[in-house]
Amino acid sequence: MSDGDDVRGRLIQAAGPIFAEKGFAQATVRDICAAAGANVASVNYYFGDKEKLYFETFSHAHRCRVRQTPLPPFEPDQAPEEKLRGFLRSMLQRLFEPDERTRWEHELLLRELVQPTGIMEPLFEEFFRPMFTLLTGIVREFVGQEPSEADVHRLSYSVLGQCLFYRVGEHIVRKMHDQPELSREFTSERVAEHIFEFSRSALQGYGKPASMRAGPTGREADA
Amino acid sequence: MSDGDDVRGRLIQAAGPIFAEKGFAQATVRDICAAAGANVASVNYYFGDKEKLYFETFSHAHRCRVRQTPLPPFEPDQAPEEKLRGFLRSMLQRLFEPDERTRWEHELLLRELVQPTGIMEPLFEEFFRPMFTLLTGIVREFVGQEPSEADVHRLSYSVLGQCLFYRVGEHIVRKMHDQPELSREFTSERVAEHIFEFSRSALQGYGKPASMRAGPTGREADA
DNA sequence: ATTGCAGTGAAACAGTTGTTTGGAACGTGC
DNA sequence: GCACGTTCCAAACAACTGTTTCACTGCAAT
Repeated sequence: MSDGDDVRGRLIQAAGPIFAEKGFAQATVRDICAAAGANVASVNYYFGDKEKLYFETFSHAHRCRVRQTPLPPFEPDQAPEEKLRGFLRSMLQRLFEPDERTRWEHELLLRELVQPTGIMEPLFEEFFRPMFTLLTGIVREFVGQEPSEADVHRLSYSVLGQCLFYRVGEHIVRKMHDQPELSREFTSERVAEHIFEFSRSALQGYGKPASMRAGPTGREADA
Repeated sequence: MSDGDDVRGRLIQAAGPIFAEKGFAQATVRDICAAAGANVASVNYYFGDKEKLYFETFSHAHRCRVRQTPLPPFEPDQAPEEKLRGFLRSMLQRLFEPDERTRWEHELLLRELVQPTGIMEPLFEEFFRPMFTLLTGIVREFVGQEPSEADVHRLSYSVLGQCLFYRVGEHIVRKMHDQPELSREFTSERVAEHIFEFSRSALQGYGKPASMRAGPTGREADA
């Protein structure tokens, strides 16, 4: 609904990328209306005020994402390795979303997660929690022994942090590499594979002291 | 210099936390002047305009940080484990900075790193690069075999991403835990120790296929 | 005492913002 | 034709922004 060429739909479609790029405060209704080819007054006519337009735009993005990318495919009998790999592939694909038309939806959701305006408060459980619960479940499968709740969270944050870095640290990454290398070496697939390898090693080594881990190189930990 | 109770110094001191909290665009010179107990005109009188005040505030923060926390202590003959631990401790201490008077300095630098206004462009090499070079050096020491440049970067991003998560994902962390647990389980020391363990396991397992890890067998390289 | 000048502050200025207004345009049902 | 409600628009509005103006202070040098 509301994707047509009616003004209301056009406003949401125009507002999405602008809110995603500049944030709520920096985006102006004049910019949005100009991009939508609509009059300045139309925002207030159709939505009441700017904040309600933001809310509608946000929940539109949320609904689209839930519908199109429900969650990483999970099979209860899969090995935890494959679950983790699937989770990371899905996550990185979202963060690296190449499709111009839908990228802003991820950006908007992520922006709200990192610097909340408060609009997501009610949707937090629905949007973020399922993804996080899935991750903690995978982590728990990896870590054989009984870890504390705080440990599971820290481990999950470690996995999640690696992923989010490529979005929040985008400017850093872009500055450290020239364009051709960036597009060659930092595709969503390669980064996902890297984070998978990194995290698998870490998770499997969890709880084992340094001297017990690692192979024959025997770089024993002491100084 | 310029920390006294002269108006110029007070303006910088007042502007720091406000810029750090709200960002350049959202912070108003009226707010800053009110906080500094100065007249609205004083910003333009002493700095020319708002942007130059931001620049002065930023480089003040930069200079203070460089002076007070030069870099994690490095000794060339230390074991890579101890270097990594030291690096992470120092990094997390900065991110968790408890001192009200200096916290904004870290926040401002980090904000500029994540969503640059462009002011840091010339200081990027001076501020970020040394820290990153130190990290890549440690990573290289861990990974025995000769890794590609891109691999070293990805590994370093994995370490860095885990740290930055506790700042950019602050709202997430805060939402997932009730207050008392948060302050007990998520101190800078505990988080640093966790990221250290996680990363050490991962780095030592780098390049070894899954089937080969955890056992005292030979080391092969793939891909 | 007078001059010169850096510092101060209340007020005004010009631009941008979200929002409101009053009426024009349009189609629909009588 | 005519009344009616919806949609649209140019203009205006009020609040807020960074910036400027200008008269005034205090004080040191003349």
